[in-house]
Amino acid sequence: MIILDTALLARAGLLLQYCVSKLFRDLEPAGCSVDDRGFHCDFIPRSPNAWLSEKEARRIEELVLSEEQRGVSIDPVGTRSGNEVLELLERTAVYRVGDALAYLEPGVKPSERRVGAIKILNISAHNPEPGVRLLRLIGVAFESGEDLERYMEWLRRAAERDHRVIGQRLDLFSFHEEVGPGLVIYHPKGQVVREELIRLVREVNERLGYKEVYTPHVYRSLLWKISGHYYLYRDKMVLARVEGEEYGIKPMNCPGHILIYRSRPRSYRDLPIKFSEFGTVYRWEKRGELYGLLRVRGFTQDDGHAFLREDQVKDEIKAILREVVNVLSIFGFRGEDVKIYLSTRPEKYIGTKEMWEKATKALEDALKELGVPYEVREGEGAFYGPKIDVHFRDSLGRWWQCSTIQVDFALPERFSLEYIDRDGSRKRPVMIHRAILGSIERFMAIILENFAGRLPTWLSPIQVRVIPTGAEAREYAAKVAGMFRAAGIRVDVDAGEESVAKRIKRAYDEAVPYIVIVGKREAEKNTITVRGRGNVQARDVDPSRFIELLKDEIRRRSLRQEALERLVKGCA
RNA sequence: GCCGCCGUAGCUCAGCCCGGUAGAGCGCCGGCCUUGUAAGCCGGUGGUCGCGGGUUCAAAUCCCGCCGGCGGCUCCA
Repeated sequence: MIILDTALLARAGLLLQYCVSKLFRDLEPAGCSVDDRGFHCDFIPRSPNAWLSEKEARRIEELVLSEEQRGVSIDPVGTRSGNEVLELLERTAVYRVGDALAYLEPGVKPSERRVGAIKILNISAHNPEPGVRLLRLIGVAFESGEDLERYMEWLRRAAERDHRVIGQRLDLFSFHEEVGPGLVIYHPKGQVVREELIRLVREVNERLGYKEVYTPHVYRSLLWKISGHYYLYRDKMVLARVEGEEYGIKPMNCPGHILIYRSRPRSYRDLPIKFSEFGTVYRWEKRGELYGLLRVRGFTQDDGHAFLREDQVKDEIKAILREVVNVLSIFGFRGEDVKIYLSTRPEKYIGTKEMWEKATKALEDALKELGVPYEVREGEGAFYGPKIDVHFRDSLGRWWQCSTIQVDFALPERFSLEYIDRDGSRKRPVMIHRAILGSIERFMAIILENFAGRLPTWLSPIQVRVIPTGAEAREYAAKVAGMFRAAGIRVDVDAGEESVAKRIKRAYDEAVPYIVIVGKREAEKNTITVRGRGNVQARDVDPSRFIELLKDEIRRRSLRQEALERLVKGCA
C-alpha cells in the first residue's frame, strides 16, 4: 500500500479549488479534505447544469501544474466560517490562492513543496445531507511525474487482486446479464471453496450445539407481516403474486427457524434450542450498491438462531464470540486486524425500549466478561435488536464486517414464542441471531483478495497437480495421482503435449499450491519431486510421506505450506 | 436510486477525439518438436463492435434511449 503525503495533497487541493473556480465560474469551491489515500475536493454547483467532464478534468490538471510553475501565491487567511456548506463539511481553514479563496479541513498544513503531478481519479456527486448535492473530485498528487507513475502502477497491481478478476481467472464464478445483476453462478472450483468454508462453519456449529435445518425460499406474505419484515424491510424484498395470493422470497432465515421452535411445546429444560442453516437469502439492493461478490442480491448466510432463557443469553454470546475470533484467526485475521463493535437501537425499530435496554446490557456484559476491547456505535443496530459486529482488516488495509451476533426480544414477541418454566408458567424465550462468516459470498471475496487468489491448501480447489515430464512417465503420474486421490486430496494431472515449463507456469497461474513433477527418474525410484509456491522444491520425496504431511497441513488448515517446509527441513 | 466513466474475438486490450463496413497478445484448433522446472516453433480459427433508435451516401467511431459493469454518494452481510 502506498501512503500519500497529506501536506502535499492539501496544497494540491487548494490549487485545485483555485483552478476550478478560474475555469468554471458556476462551480464554487467548498473545500478539500485529505487522508493518506488522496484528496477529495467538493464544489457547489451554482447552476443546475454546472458539472465537469473527464476532458475538463484533464484541463484542470494542466492548469494546476502551470499555475504551480508560475508560482501562484498560497497564504493562510485564518479560520472562518459563515458558509453553511463549509461548516457542514468542517472545512473552516481559509487560504488565499492567487486572487481567490480556498478552504481546507483544519489541522492540515499545506506543503511548501510544489505539486509536480496531479491526477483527478473520479468525478462524482456527494450528498452530505438530504437536499445538498455537491460535485466531488477525488484524486492524488505527487512531487514528480515518476511518483504518479509509480502510484498508477500500484493501482494496476491492486486491480489484479480484485476478487472479480481472480474469480474469472481461476474459473470460480461468473455473473451473467441474462441472470440479473447481483446474482452469482458458482463454477465447480468456486463451489469447492464454498463447501470448504461451509465445512469449517459446520464444525463450529457442532461445537456450539447448533442443529442444522433446511427451510424454503418462499413464504406467504402473511409470515412476513407477522415478522415485521413486510413493513420494515419491504423495499428490499422480492414479492410475487401467485393465484391471487402474495408470496415473498426470504431476505432472512429467522422466521423459518422460529416456526420450527413453535412446532411443539418447549420446556425450560429444552433450552437453549439452536438451529443453523446455510440459508440463501435474497435482498433487492439498489443497483448502484452492487459490487462483485462483496455486495450481491442473492447470498448464503452461515446463519444460526438460538432460543434461550434470559439467564442463558450472556454465556451464549460469549461462546459465539470466542468461536468468531478463532475462525477469523484461521484466515490470519487477528490482533490489531480485528475490531469489535456494539451497535445500539436505530431510529426504525420494533419492540419496546425496555427490551432494547435489556438486550444491549446482555451484549455489553458478555463483552466485559470476555475482557475484549470494543467500541459502541449508537443507532447502528438491526431493526429487531442490538448487535455485536466483528470487523477485520485485510491485506489491502480495508475493514470488513462479516460476523454478527444480534440479541432479539422482538421476534419472540411477534411470534408469541413460549416455553414452560419450572413453575409451570409460560415464559417468552430470547433469540440470538448469529453469523460467523456472515455471507459466504462476501467472505470468499475477501479471502480471495487477501490471499491474491493463492488460497491456503485446505481451501484450494486443486491441491496438487501432477505433471509428468514426458509420455513415458504418464503411467507413473496416474499412479501417483491415484495415491493422492485415495488420501482425499484434490488432485489432477496435466499430461498435455506442452513443455514442462509451460505446464508449471500454468499451475502457478491457476494458483495450485503443490506441483508434483514425475519423470523417468522418479518412476524408477518410486519418488516424486514436489514444487510449492515461491520456487521452493524438494526432490526424491517418498509419495506416501508427502501425502501424510499434506493431510496434516490440510487438516490443520494451515496458512503456510507446512508439508513442503517439513520436507525441505528434513532434507537439510 | 443519484453523479461520472466504461462495454470491440473465450480473456486482456488497441482502433473512437479527426465517420470510409475491424486489429494485437493470450486462449482454442491443426502440424512440427518428444518434452526435466514460471510461455518451444509454425500455421489456422475466431467479432450481428452490449441492445434499440437517430444523423449521414457511409457509424465500432457522432447523438438519444435502454441493458450491464466500474468509481463515488446513500445504504448494508
